Amino acid sequence: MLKYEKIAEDLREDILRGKYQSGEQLALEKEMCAQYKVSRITIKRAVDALVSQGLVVKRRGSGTFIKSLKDEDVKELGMANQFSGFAATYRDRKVETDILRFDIVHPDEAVAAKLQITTEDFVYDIIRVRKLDGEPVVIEYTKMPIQLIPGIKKSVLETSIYAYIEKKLKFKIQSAHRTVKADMPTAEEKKALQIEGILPILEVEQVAFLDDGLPFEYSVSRHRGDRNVFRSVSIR
Amino acid sequence: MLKYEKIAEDLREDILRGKYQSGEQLALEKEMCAQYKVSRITIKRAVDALVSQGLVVKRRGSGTFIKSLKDEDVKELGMANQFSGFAATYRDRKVETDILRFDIVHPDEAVAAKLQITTEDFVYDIIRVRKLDGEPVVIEYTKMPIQLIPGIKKSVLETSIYAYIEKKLKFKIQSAHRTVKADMPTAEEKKALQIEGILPILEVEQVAFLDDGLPFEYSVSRHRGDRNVFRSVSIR
DNA sequence: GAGTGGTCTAGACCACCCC
DNA sequence: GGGTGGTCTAGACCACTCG
Repeated sequence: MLKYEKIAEDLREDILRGKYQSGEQLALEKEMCAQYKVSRITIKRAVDALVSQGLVVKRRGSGTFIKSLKDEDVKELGMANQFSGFAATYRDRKVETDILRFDIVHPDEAVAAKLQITTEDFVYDIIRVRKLDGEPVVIEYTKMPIQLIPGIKKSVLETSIYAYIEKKLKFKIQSAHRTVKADMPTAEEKKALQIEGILPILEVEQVAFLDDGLPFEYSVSRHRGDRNVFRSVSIR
Repeated sequence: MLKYEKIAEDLREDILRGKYQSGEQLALEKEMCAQYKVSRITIKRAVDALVSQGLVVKRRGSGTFIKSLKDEDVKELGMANQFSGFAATYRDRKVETDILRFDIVHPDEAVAAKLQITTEDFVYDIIRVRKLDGEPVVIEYTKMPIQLIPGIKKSVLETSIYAYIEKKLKFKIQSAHRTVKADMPTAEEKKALQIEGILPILEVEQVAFLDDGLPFEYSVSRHRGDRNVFRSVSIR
């Protein structure tokens, strides 16, 4: 592990363990330099990581201070703005997957454009329902170019496509661009998500990229509005 | 303007102007050092800014490459993960504000906890409907501690609270922690937002912080589901 | 092996805060 | 005036990619 990563993790654990009060001042950068025996820039990188996680604020001329947060917000913060698949996000709960569709088709113009391929290429066309502890929470529509991500099988869909891409194909996932909106479920979705009466959908449309800059997935995840939220922290 | 900011802006404009193709390689860091006459770390900071905006990817051993994005995604990206008030976000359109409530009250336990004050303190209790080009798009419920943000008047609510805080009070806004979810409008909200029939709400709950780490605003913005989306880019 | 970006150093100067 | 974090430098070594 890199020095600045290690230091950032140490500090983060101290904060989450409640070592500091709301608004309390952290050790000075100079002090941390001595404590960890590293240069000031390395300390700065570590503390900047905490700033972008929303845990602390820096004040030039004064020092670095713990942000005044409710505990529940603090605990969720590690996940905000993060990138991970469904299975990884809920790895402490019972996750089941129903595969409603698994075909190979040509993409339409819009999807082809987002995946930077042509309508002549082939993509997987996947529809899955994800359940937590037996309750359906989200229906995911996924399209991936087969030329980029070969060898997807039913067993992969039942667990995690991301784990397959990173562990089997040895690719690295770099980022995801997301658009979130509210919508109403279709009749089919109401059935698949076991929705009775009127309940809205939280839709997350996503284009995901490998670390070579190529888009490898276009997906639309439509979540039951009563069982999901989307978190983010923005700085500055 | 700082050197790395200036360089990042230059590069960003080049990309948005279409100087590069999807996947094309940028100048090497060493070349940029010579071109801008700065050190390599300064170049690195500038290029890292583009990475966090989702515009490029870096590959150790190879170079830096333009990400393969659809144009509309690229153009929206500057706004994603950014922090600004309603008026600033839509400054090229006609913005109107209806003030439905403007009182001073004691906060309940939940709000007091989020604002790090007690239920004995006072907060502004504000409800506003925002309109774009005459059409209502969002109803905002705002609570702010009067001890931290004094002197709010009706005229401030009609334009921008954030502009008042930054320009009149000379405070700096540091960050916002947000939770997004889908919901259905209440009967009052349907009336205020001129919703007929069944239309969901995109709710953004937010705690905003000043640069001294103190929370100064708790707000819930409930947007018409057909007129708003929420964007984000997550890296790694 | 040549070349890329990643990390880290030791030190300088600056803008800002508080006493 | 003394001390804080912010920016920037010049240079070193490392991990990785590619021919």
